[in-house]
Amino acid sequence: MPELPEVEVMRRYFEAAALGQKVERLEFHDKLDKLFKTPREELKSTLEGARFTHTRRIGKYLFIALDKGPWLHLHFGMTGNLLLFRNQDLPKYTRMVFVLDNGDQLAYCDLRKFGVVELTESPERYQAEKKFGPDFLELSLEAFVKALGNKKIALKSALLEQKHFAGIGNWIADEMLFEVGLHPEEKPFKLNQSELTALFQAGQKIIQQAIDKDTHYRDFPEGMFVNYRKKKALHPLFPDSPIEGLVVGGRGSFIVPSKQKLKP
DNA sequence: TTATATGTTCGATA
DNA sequence: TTATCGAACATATA
Repeated sequence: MPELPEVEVMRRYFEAAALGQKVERLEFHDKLDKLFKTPREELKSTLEGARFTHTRRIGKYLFIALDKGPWLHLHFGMTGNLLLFRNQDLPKYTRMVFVLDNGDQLAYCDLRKFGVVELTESPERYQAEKKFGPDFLELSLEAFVKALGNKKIALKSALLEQKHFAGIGNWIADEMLFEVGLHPEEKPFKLNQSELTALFQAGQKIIQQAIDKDTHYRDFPEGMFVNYRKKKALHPLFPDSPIEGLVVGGRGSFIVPSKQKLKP
């Protein structure tokens, strides 16, 4: 579930569930070490006894401050999420559990294990190391235009890079392109100022709407492309142009062909 | 059985 | 050096 809005909703979930709580114990439930970029022993010795004080999100990266020492960084890959539980069986695909001092348990679950759990000195330091840009919600139009400016790669691939601005993922990129009527393989350098502006504003709007609805797709405004794109259902506004699937930059992509055409 | 999945990183190539 | 492309990662489901 994790693009910018999903991670923002997860951040709020984390705050409601665990802020101010102390970690009594950290449990691991995965044989692979892949997820844990910081060794388990170090995670354990740092987190056990520490209290969660505040959180910060940049794009799809979630950072959690402790009352002492480094920050905890969580990334959710393709299939990660957080789930609070108490006196129940371990949620499916649980890889790690924070046992909190109020008796609750917070599970980090991730089916495909593309996620990340690690300690880092600070969000700023991490951002500099990994070289990703500012959060898309904090981006100016000018910076957006400059970032896409002269790129020759597919427009959709450019939107998915985290380097210049962070948080756009596959469904949001498709949604933005649908909304402004651009083809995912369009070349960024061919866009004019008004197209770039429209794209930027569409992104801001889509993300805000998704957050407002807690990323429950069914509650999204009527006509949102995400609710049609994969079913290859007809979009109600385009009954004569069936949704078409293609692969762009290695990612499954969906368009309404009559609305999203390549420029000549 | 084969294709696909809401992400990132790494190696090869230009 | 920088930009771009494709494969790889691990697992489930249609």
